[in-house]
Amino acid sequence: MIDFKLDPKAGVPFYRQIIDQIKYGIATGNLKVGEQLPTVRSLAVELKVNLNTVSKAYKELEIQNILETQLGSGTFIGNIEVKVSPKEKKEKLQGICREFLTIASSYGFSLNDMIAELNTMQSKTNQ
Amino acid sequence: MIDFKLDPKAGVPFYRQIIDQIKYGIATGNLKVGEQLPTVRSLAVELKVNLNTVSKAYKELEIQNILETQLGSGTFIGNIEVKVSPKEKKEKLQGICREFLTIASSYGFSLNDMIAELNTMQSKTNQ
DNA sequence: TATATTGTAATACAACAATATTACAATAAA
DNA sequence: TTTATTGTAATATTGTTGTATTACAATATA
Repeated sequence: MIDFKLDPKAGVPFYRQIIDQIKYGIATGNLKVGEQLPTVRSLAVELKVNLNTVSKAYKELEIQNILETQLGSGTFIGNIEVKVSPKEKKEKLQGICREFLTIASSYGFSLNDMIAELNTMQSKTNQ
Repeated sequence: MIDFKLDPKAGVPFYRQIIDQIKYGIATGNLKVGEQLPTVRSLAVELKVNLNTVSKAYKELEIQNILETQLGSGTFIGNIEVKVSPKEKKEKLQGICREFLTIASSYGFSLNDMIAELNTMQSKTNQ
């Protein structure tokens, strides 16, 4: 299972963010074949969006055979290889980090500040 | 000056992409206070979008005091002052870092991935 | 001064995004 | 069997995004 998170500041439509996170979840192995996803209603509540928005994301992924839905039971990860190219991955990470830097910079923080803080966070997780 | 590029596949509105690139340019130092931006019409031609789209981006940045416009001459990078009390600084940086770690995690990226990318970004700014 | 350039405003239009609401059919569970 | 849960469908509504077009006022330039 993955922790869904919507970023309202990203400018990316919500249903697109949901689609991307599921795709990346499968590609990175955090979501496995046959695994059940949250129900459209529960995820809608969790993310505080309309159920149509979640439904739209699931539906589009079903068309791509990435998800399989069983009416009455739920939505599951399909048996298909989802490959996110290294280039795509890199661009996604870049996009997140650029937004990160832009915001941090607007508060007067530098790249060094950010790296230092993340290193601190990391050393604490290793305890 | 920046090399503006629009990615139609990104799902991010064009005017948002323009805004993001200007903000990022300022954050990295590629755009400096007082520097003139392309005219609304020239950038619209370059990016193959309507002049209203560029105008919307510039207008929004002017509202945020990031740009200054002079009718008849052009649009320029404004002199933005950051005000965050030193007291709140540490907490602010932590909050920003936590939020972006959560976002990165939702796409399967780790703390190490982020640190690596930020280090890459830093090495490029030193060139 | 006359002309071109600049940002801006206003209107109309089409497509998309997100919500709200209601309802239905298939499945699971009591 | 009855009830609840599941995904789905349909409709309406609001706001956003992007284009197209015309026009205007301030500034710069010839």
